[in-house]
Amino acid sequence: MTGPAPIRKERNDRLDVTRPRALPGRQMLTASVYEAIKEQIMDLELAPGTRVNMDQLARDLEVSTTPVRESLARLESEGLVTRRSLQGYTVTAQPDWSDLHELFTLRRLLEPEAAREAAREPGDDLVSSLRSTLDDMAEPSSAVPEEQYRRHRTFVEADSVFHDAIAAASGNRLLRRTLAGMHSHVLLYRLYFEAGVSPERSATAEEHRAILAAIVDRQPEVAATAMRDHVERSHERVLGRTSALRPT
Amino acid sequence: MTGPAPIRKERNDRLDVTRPRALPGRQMLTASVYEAIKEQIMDLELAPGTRVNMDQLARDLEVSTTPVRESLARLESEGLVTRRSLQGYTVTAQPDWSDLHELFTLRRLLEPEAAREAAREPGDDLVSSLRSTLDDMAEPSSAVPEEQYRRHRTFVEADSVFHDAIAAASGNRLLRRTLAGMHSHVLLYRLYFEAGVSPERSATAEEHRAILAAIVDRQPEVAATAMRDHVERSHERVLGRTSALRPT
DNA sequence: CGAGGATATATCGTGTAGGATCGATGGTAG
DNA sequence: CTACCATCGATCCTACACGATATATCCTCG
Repeated sequence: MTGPAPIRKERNDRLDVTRPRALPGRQMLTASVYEAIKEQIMDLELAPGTRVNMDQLARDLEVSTTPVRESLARLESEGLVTRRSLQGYTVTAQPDWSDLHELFTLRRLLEPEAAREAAREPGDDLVSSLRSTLDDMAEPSSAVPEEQYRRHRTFVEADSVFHDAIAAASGNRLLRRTLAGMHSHVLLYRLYFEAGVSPERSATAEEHRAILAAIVDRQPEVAATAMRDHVERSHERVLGRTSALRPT
Repeated sequence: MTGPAPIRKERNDRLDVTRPRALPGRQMLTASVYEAIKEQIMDLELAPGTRVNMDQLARDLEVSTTPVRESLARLESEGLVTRRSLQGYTVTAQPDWSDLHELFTLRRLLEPEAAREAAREPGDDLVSSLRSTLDDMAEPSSAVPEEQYRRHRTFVEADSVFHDAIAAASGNRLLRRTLAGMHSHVLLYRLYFEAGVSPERSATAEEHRAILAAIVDRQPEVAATAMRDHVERSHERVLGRTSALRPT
């Protein structure tokens, strides 16, 4: 990796122009820090189980501790880190069989509804965005081992975008927020990465295609069923690939 | 109200005894502040739409701004407050028709599953705890208007405990956390309170009784159906009582 | 008299410093 | 070798400071 990747933008970026005022409201620093920490957790720079040093993080990101505190507080409420009374934060441990079961149970309950609603009147932007994720997931011809990392990453990213796009298109903001808050792609990415295996790209892409087809055809029930199948098969695939877990 | 109710516990509560050490880890100040703010939001001391002044809150609770910041960050990720770039925090506005629809859609998807799992092998503690909430919801003979407030409050509290107990008994921690994170009782309490009406206690209690009966009988599917009915009827009741909302 | 702009205040965002407390490591005495 | 104690490190909490911004007030001009 190329160092901790500081966030800090240059200080004197404010010109003498009276009012540049391009963006409506400048984005909060806390938001950047939040994304950066989530990134580090996803990339296993902050491995599961390790303790998170707030000051260290603040130094690395070249910000003060305040936005780090706020980000960690939010990450804790989302379950990515755990806080113990006077022991600081620790990255949530790798999910075990039970955790995965819970995660996929919720996804199986929620995502078909998202697909159903999204298929009622899908916008062109949704369809094109879903199509582009399918392109991103396309299997490259061959890759040297060091490229595996990036390929795996883009695959997970595309998968995440696919599901989030459908959730967004459902029109149900709470549903989308809830699904996003589970951070399933973060958990699964870490899990796959630790297990050293890649997900079955072709099967996933095939199921995504089926969902997309149902959405394009505006068949809500078909889309819901396809999504349910997809989530269930994903669950099975994850269990099959990470058999370091006891079934109850 | 009786003033802002400071949180601060006495400072010199540590005795000379070598190791009192009763509680494993003393509870974090942030946790108390979080609960206090949530309480104020629920009680409409912080009304929907009002801006939240961090310094003011810190002064009222007699703590510094840091735990207030952390609590607000968490509350924001849970949707109870909203943060805008340089405008501070605002209490999330009263839910409109669309928000309620989203909320009950998710509850309809999730809570039947919780009831189903809870009914598989319910513990005695679950049953007794559910029974006690039914007692708390029992209709008092009569009440002076100023008592209405407290009765309404205990009713909502009992309802919340009932649903959370089932979610907890489902064994699915993520499911429980997700349901709790919606803060539906906070939203509904505020909504009822503003509308100046009370929920239909008897109907709610009756449906709760049906759910409890199914759980006691260990009939998961019956429990799930009863829960689904309950959520759907609750939705209808809320819509009927707060018709300041347009259906799309 | 009304509208537009400039000033002023309160508040937010962020950063830094320091005191207090808890856990841990290492040394010393028995 | 074991038990106790002291120092050290880390973290939590608090307090304060500075720059930036939004809202409100007031003034000027048409």
